[in-house]
Amino acid sequence: MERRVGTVLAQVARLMRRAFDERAREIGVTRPQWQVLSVLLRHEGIRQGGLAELLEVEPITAGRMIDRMQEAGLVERRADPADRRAWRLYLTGRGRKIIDSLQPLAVETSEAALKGVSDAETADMLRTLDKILENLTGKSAETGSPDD
Amino acid sequence: MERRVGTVLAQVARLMRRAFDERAREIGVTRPQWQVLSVLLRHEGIRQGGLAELLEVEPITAGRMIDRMQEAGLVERRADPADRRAWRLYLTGRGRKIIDSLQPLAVETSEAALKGVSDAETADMLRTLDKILENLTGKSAETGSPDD
DNA sequence: GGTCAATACTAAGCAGGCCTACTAATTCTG
DNA sequence: CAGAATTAGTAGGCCTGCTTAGTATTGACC
Repeated sequence: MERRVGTVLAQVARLMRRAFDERAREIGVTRPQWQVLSVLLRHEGIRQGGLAELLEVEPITAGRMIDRMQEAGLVERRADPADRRAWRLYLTGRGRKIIDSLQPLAVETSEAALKGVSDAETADMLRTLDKILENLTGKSAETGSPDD
Repeated sequence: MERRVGTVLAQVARLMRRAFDERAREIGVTRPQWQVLSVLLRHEGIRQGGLAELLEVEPITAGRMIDRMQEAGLVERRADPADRRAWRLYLTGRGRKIIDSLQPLAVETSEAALKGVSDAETADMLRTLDKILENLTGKSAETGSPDD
């Protein structure tokens, strides 16, 4: 019975990613890439390690993603003037434009997924998920932040 | 704001998978592989397409997974006597043994993730997730089934 | 100031998702 | 029965995630 949580969570997450990617395919951006763009929008000049931390992924994962997104002209790596090991990340004009066109798709995907689910239920679920997130990361989830 | 759902869901799902895999690493089985073993335990002789459908995954994904699991000696492909295009899937003795050792790890992972979350909250969340699942798949989730 | 640990990132290689395109077999239809 | 459409599975190729190594730089400490 305990298993249900992880299984269902994984399933729902995968299907939502699929639903989003389906809509965003012609734009040529995936869900995780859109996540990166969103973070960059609010944290331009962040380093790869910082990005990885915000996304809760390993640095190498973020690095590879940046490789592809740089190649696609969505983001830009600039040398950190103060630390020659590090890169600072910036959106390109193209990246900035694309992010705007993705927002409605995200809303659309969410709405389709949450059809028939009340705001209260959604809020309850998010509250529970945040608790789980805290358990898994050790950090406290910034539920109140209008930023994330 | 609508974005939060997909984002948080993806994050939690990934972190739970990571937590499980961490524990199961020495056994050499991943979370999705354990999922396959579980399905096979209850549906021995199923065909790859059926497995894919139960897992809500594309046939090619299931096929590749079976490739690796067959190589690892966890499952077995037998020709379908009635349809020469198809494979029937069976657990090996090794697969059957391993599934037993994974159960406690799954429970452990769930308990760690759900620390401080009440049964009622968990149940509410699952109910909401099932609704979302219905929206995403078109099917109705068999909430009552003790099987899945 | 020199060594040594920590930090930022990369390389290689694997698993699990996907899409598109293909083969082989089955089934439907005329 | 012949031919077409459907079905079962595979091949190639991409993205996202990971682990386990590595490199280069920085920083701390003697």
